[in-house]
Amino acid sequence: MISQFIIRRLPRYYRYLLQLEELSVESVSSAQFANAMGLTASQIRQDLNTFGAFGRQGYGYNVRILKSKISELLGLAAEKKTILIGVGNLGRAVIMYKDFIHRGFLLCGAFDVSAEIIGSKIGDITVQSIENMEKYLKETPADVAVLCIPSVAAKDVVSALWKCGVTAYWNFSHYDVKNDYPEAIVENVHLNDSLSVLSYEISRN
Amino acid sequence: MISQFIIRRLPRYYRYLLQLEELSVESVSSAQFANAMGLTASQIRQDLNTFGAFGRQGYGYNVRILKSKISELLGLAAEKKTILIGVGNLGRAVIMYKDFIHRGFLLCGAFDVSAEIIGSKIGDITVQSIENMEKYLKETPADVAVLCIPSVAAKDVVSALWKCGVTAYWNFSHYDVKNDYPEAIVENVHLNDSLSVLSYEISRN
DNA sequence: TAGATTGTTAATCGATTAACAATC
DNA sequence: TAGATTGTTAATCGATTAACAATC
Repeated sequence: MISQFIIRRLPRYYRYLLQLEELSVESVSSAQFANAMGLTASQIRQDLNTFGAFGRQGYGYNVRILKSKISELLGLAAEKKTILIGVGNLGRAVIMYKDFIHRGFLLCGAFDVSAEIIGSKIGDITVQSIENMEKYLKETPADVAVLCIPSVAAKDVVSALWKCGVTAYWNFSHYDVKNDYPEAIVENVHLNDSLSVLSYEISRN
Repeated sequence: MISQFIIRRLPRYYRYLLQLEELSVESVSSAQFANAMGLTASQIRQDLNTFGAFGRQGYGYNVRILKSKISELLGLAAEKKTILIGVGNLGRAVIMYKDFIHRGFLLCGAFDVSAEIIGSKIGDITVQSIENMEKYLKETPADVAVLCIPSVAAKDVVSALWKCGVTAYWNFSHYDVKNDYPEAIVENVHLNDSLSVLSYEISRN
């Protein structure tokens, strides 16, 4: 079992390698890498060696190869069929979020309860009634659901999604999916908590 | 210097206490608390004791008191004058984000480069031209800037903001503010990285 | 007073850093 | 071959957990 600390550093490594590739840099040493990330060279080497020996002594790491290794580790190339629930301001923002597809998430549908929103088009996506959701998923199964709904609504929505075989969640609500479905794959984005930490740092000055 | 690990747990503690308060729960033991958070009672007690002895033997922690202590620690009551740069889909979502104010962030202005957006009203906020920004900040200083702009634009924008005395940033871009301004207070929200971690967890199955 | 539960010290565990032999 | 830099083992540091005396 690989430590969460390592996993959470990989996306940053990946982004750095994307940058280097754009600058046509061929190789990078753990020292350079560490410097850019604000970490130690030791840590970079330890982190990478958790997954294999991707470097070469006296040369460093080949940018293109390392990038593709990390991409593979993160499973970014795999297509993940995704639906979104809750087309409020945040939901709309996520639908329009371009980098989505660069991480392999293919947005197939969006659902809402509000009659005013149902039927409207956001980018390529036409918003459907949430009442269609179960029927829709029976015909076109999805891997991931993005939850852009209030916590109170989330419990019932996830219950329906879970029954339809949706096991992974990108959760912007405060509903604790793992608590009710310990098997679920959940990545929480708690903007509130992030703001609170910022508030703490500000008040400390 | 208090560990980042502890700080990042406090907002969750705070949310839990809000919930308990709504349910009119008077007190909570570290065991109950730990159970709800998926942590150990030891850790709850250690975390809280970093800041003071808020509990009482044989009773536990008073919900109302502990909540207000944590709120104070996080500086949530302090008013933080905030502006937002970049009124795209994400920027709009953040402007409409209601919990903002519950963490003490008072949104005073929003700025964009696009002529189509300038002058339009999002909620209570009228979008201004980014060319007005420096003049605006001279008249009405701000503490915090929310960066909802592409990384390429961020460097120049932050340079201008920093000159105007804005030292804290809620950063949705991939521009590394700390690298250029080590003194800056920065909280990054990297949605990309969050998605990548989700992708990893999915592909691991 | 007895029971419950904290505050706090000590023990453990795991993450990070240092060191260096291996090797390109 | 000499220099650079990895892969990997050992040492350190800090976070978490366990234990228990203090006390409400």
